[in-house]
Amino acid sequence: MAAKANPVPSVWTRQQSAPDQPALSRTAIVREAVVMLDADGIEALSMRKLGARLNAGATSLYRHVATKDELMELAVDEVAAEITVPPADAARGGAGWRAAATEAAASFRATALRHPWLSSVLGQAGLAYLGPNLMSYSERLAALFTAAGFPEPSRAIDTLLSYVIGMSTTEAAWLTTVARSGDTEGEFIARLMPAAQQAAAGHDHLAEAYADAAVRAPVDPVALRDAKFAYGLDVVLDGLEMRLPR
Amino acid sequence: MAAKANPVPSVWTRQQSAPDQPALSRTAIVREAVVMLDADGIEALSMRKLGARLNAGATSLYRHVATKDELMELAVDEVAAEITVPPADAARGGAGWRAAATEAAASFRATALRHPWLSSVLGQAGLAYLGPNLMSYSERLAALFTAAGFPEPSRAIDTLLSYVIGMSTTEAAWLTTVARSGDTEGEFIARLMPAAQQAAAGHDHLAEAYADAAVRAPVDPVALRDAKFAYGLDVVLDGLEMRLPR
DNA sequence: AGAGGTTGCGAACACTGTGCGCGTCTGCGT
DNA sequence: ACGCAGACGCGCACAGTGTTCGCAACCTCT
Repeated sequence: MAAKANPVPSVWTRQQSAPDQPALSRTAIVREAVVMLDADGIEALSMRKLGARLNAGATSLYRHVATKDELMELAVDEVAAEITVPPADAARGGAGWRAAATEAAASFRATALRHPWLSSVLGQAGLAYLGPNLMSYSERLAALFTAAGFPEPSRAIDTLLSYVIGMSTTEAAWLTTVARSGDTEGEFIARLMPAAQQAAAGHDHLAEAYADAAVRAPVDPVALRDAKFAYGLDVVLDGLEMRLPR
Repeated sequence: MAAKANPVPSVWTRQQSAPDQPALSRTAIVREAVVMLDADGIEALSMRKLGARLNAGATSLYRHVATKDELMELAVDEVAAEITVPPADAARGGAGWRAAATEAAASFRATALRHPWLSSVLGQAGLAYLGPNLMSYSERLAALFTAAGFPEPSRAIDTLLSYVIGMSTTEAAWLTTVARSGDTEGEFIARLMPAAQQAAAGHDHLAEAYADAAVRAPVDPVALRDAKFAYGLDVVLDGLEMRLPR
């Protein structure tokens, strides 16, 4: 409103505050950091590059963010908002909790694969983040498993999350390696196979497993990974179901 | 090297052999790198510091190791040798496989907690390492689960390993955070609790969980973590047992 | 209009991983 | 016993990193 006041005689000399960018704000910084992380991986993110991307100097970012580690915390909490958890009501029936848990797990995995750097950060800093989105995520999980009837919901959650984190981390790291190679997943497997089989020489079970993978994996690696995740998830859910009082 | 120790280059001051260090070898470098990683964490390891620790210049290391990433691969394989797996015979009976799997899982966890940087590296690079020790580890796992009678041993292994990796990673990251704070685990929890409870305000289930933790955790955090790991492991093993043909 | 606080930025510091070229040392073939 | 090729260690240098500091420009309120 006060911006309408024109201290300069000519309209043309008056730049409308910031014509290109909506200034430099904490949320804008975090959002752009996530974009860069998604695009080029975790080691490609530097404060200078991030600043440049925002038409700003590197050190300007420190007005809104204390340190790079804090920026990473914020980025983690930012993408944590994407993880969905079905409402607790879905679990109250008795059979519904399994579908709900499956859906929650799938959402976590999808998010972790969409932002492969997430696993790296979690591996280094853990889950002690306390960001609002992560908190509300934990809360919804707790509500779901409490409604399902688990006497110790946090135990069940820890178990499920450990499996999902472990699988997603491994998968994300794999996909990062593949992406960095420039090949498609099938090509990369084909190119890696000789080395793997040679390294497995003398290890009978491994050699057999690799021989299996050599013929099955190039067909549809994505479906294979999906199936692997679903298998382990069912195992965990079966085990949890046994703990559910009937 | 002899010239460096002598302030005056002269025939008379020259020492003809270097009795202090057993030269600079790949294995010595890797071994010392592991020591440094264990002591000060992953971000404290630099080529210069490592070189200094070995009475050598930083760039000398590159005669034995192509790059720092390769050094990390070697370090991972080095500590992978510490993970034990019971012999496959232990599983052949029928009931023995469970105890064997539990033992293998415990050994993995113990190694991951002894070398907390391991999880960080795995989170960034995955398991596509192909080092001899990791290969033989996989082989022994495959032998164990094949002997146990699993029709698809790799599926069972992936499931179990995902859980173990996820839990160990989270735990290692937590312990790293604690260690960096300088407090004991109990003190750290006590110091973190107010912030956690405030962040949990409005989240009923979380608040309750934290209230529980506030009274239970300071007693014996180690035993609590052990129990948590054992609980989830039993869940996974129960689920796997259902897949075992009888 | 002046004061006070907020924001952006350039320069600088202490580091990092790593390529290059040079000197030295070692072991082998004669 | 000699000479030489290759391995080895190292100082220098380069490009880049996160972060601090002091200064200038701006916005808002009195």
